[in-house]
Amino acid sequence: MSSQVSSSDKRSSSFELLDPRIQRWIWSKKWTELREAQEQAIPLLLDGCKDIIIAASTASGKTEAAFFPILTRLAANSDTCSLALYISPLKALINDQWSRLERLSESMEIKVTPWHGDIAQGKKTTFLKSPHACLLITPESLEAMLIRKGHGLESILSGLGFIVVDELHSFMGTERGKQLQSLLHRIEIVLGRQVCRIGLSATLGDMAEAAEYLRPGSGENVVIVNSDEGGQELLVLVKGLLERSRIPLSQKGCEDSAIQRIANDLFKSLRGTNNLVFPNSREMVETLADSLRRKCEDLGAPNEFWPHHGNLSKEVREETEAALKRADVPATAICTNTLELGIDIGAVKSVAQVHSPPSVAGLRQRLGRSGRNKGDPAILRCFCIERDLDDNSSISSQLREGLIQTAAMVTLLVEGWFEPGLKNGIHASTLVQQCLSAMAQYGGLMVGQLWNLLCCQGPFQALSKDHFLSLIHELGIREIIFQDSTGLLLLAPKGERIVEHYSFFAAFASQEEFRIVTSGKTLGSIPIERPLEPGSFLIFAGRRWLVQHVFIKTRTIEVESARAGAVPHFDGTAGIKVHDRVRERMREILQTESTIPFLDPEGQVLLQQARYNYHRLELDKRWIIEIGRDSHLLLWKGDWVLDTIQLMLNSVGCRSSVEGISVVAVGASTEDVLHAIKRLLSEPRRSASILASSLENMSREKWDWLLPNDLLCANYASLQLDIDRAYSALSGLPDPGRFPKLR
DNA sequence: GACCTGCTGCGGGATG
Repeated sequence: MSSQVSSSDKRSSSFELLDPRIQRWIWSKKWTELREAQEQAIPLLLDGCKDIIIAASTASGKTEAAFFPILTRLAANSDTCSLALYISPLKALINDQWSRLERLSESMEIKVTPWHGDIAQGKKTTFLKSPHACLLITPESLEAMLIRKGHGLESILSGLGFIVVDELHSFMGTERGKQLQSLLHRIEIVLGRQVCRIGLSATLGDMAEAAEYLRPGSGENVVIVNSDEGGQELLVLVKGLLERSRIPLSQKGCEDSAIQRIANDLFKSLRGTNNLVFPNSREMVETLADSLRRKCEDLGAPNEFWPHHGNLSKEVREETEAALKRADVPATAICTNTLELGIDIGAVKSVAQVHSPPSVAGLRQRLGRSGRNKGDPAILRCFCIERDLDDNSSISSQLREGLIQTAAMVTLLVEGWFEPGLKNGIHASTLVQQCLSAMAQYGGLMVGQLWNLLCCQGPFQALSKDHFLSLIHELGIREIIFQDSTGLLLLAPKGERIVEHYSFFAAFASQEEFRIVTSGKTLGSIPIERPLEPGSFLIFAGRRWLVQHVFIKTRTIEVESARAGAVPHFDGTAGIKVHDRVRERMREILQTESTIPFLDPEGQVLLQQARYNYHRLELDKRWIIEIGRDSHLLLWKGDWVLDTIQLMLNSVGCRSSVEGISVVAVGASTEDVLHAIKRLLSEPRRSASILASSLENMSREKWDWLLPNDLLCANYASLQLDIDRAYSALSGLPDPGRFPKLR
């Protein structure tokens, strides 16, 4: 267990411990007291080298809790504490924090230097000349520094006293998060000592897990500063919308009218205030932004609705952010999770969620943007579209999956539960990057040195030595690296070209895209797989356009204003997986008669239907239903378990697929499925790697194409499957033999 | 039906 700081000594003299110039700054702000997280963190960080996680709600002063004591220590300027690194997942966040810290540190003769791809070379050079400062940097720029500065690194970072990781949750379990762990480890190896690590976040599901992420192998020594100060009142309304159209000529047309009802509702309830609307896709952002803007135009009123997503250019996004920050006119952003993290957008009155939230943690993060003024409640409106039922409706539709999932997530949110981070996979793709990067940093390494640096004592401990050696062998065969006569591993010309290109620094893959341009201004980009013909219409950045020219060579599409338009398709990638706990809660909601007070009348009707169908299908007693020629397994488990069970059934010849909340065994009777499960449980346990090897599209991440096949399978299994829970789910199932067929 | 993030060094030309 991690140690917890007692908050009993609230009258501590943390303030007195700070540098007098920081005290004056606090007075000038007219703050009457320090926030709870600050009171607790200040003495810990002034005291010495302890790793700390500061977990506190949004807008509760986490950044200051870290930087008041850090700046105090830097002002004392000792040999091993003259530099602090602040690592952020977003450039926009670095820019925000820079302007905040700049004002604070101005009087202290401590430079605050932002360092990312948009920062001029000159600023970086100035920092390198005298690295007594706070350096605000992205993981990618830090990667570049390790590669480019190589042996000079030790002198640049010799005074490093603190590493602050902001939005810690956003790194955990991801490619980028594994890269960051590796970078921190490599820095400590260069310095020959540990550096105090500080993680900041508002939505950590599991503190012990976050501690273990921050300091792998010694999570139990990380001090947790967990402040629940600022818990705000929450007002929730979940609206159910029944799509009444009985002529489903096109599924899209069906969806449109429910979306129009949502647009009408949003227009009425959000106009005149600042809000965020989260539909779950960029396409839906464009659809709603276009529809809401036109409603404003129809009234002859100024537009209040602005789009924001990852394919829009920086300029267009900044327009939206500026509209939100303006005090004189109201603005609502229709956005994806680009506005989920803490970019400064001022106070927002309410948050709307269209369709189920991606996760409870994501919903919490989104809601954290609302009610930021003291005393204001956070307001959440959710919109769930459900279809009319007929004889062909899926079990997911009959059980109103979207509405029930949203209700389940809201109840978990209220209880303060979030999903824990993703499980700790092998991350072999990121290991490829780190191997090549380390060879570039040191000029060359012996196999044993590389193994020790990254795997044996490093962040890739989930990898076996056999897999590591097979990877090195594979990289050799592909002429990415070679071994010289002394045994030293070196980059081959092909490997050097990879490492020298700037696209190497990011651990995650990205696709090529067409830029969309109008009168010299870049609006954003769309995937290259779907170039548009001249003369076609487009809805983009919330407006309507006619395509004028397509320049293949420069990958540019020129557009001009138009009256018609169609929303482009953006290629989605991996779906978001639902956690076990959410599915369990969904079942509890369906099984009981407890009231769900935050559902509107239409939602209540849909809930009654779902509960009726749950009992009609006898799902309180049975976990398998034969419908037509197929069998449906309802196990109330998360997607990792369902995906694994699907592969397990396939492996014994019982062809199946995951459809919403059920695993469907196609063309199989209950007896067939029972037989398959019996066989799975009686035979030696299958390994997740072997199960994965039946898949053809395992390549997901940036460097997967360089992995030997056995490692690719093991890697996929470690990230996407959960064999232990799948086996325990199957072995705990009661014998369904006594239930008759339903139809 | 399905999100997001990030990126060096150098050379050429304009400007002060």
